[in-house]
Amino acid sequence: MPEGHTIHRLAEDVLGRFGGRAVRTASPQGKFAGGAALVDGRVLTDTDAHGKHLFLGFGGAGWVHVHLGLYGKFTFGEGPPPAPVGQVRLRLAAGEAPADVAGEALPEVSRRDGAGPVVSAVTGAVYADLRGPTRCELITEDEKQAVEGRLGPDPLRKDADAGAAWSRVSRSRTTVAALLMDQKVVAGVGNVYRAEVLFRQGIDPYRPGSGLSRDEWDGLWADLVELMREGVRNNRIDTVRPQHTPEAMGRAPRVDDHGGEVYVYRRAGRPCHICGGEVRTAGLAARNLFWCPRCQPA
DNA sequence: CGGGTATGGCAAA
DNA sequence: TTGCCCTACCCGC
Repeated sequence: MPEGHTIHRLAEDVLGRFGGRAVRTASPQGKFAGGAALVDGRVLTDTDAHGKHLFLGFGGAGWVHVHLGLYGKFTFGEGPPPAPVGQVRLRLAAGEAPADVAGEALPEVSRRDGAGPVVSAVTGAVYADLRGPTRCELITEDEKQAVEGRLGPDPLRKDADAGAAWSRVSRSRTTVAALLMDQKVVAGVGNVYRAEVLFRQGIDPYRPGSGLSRDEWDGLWADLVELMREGVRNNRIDTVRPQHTPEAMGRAPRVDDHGGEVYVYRRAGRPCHICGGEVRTAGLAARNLFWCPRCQPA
């Protein structure tokens, strides 16, 4: 589910399936019917991801801006699309262009370097359904830039300026736990990566940003880059080091709907994989924070 | 089947 | 800070 790694993976997967092709778009329940009609039959020329924001580019027609929020989800299918199940906000389906845009020259498909599967390999009918997003809207290039302008650097983007994040963190008395979740400071980190990166770096979540050393911040950032890249690759969040996997430790694997192996997230009251102490939880800004006091001393 | 919870974010108070 | 958005899944009954 949706932290930044999910969004970057979706940008790759949607481009891989639909990039360079005329895409039929629909919003069966009408919640995005206007926007869907405006891009229907156009070629998906590009996708982009910044933090938790996904952008689907339709050449000059603009970008479909998607934010999954807490519940939003894309599901992909092969073959002719079936009747939509439930509230489908946006359906993408490969198919023929409608008559009014069929004669237009196809725009060139731009690709981010090295990202995603090969477009031309896609031959069969495919579709994707989007349910439950907090945001799904058709926007202009300027509006896209405005959205991105409000976001901090994204550890998954090559153009990320980690120094910009540090300049905000180092001047703030807010806790590092809150700063990591602030999308204006760092874009793409959610509750799982926050808890896990602070644990891995041995940093007390309640320390103020201004109390961190540059080395500590650089360590956090580098770890986020590594963890989140792995997240894109696996399409899930795994954060335990090789020596702490269930196999290495002879412990039962984590069993829940998240799948990935983690140190502290949603492990309140259970023993820390490293020190054996009790993992703690507390509310912080309407979210649950998890940490190990012994491994993350004040 | 109902209640609780969730990897998010916004507006209102 | 709270409520709301709105979907899926888990658990207990």
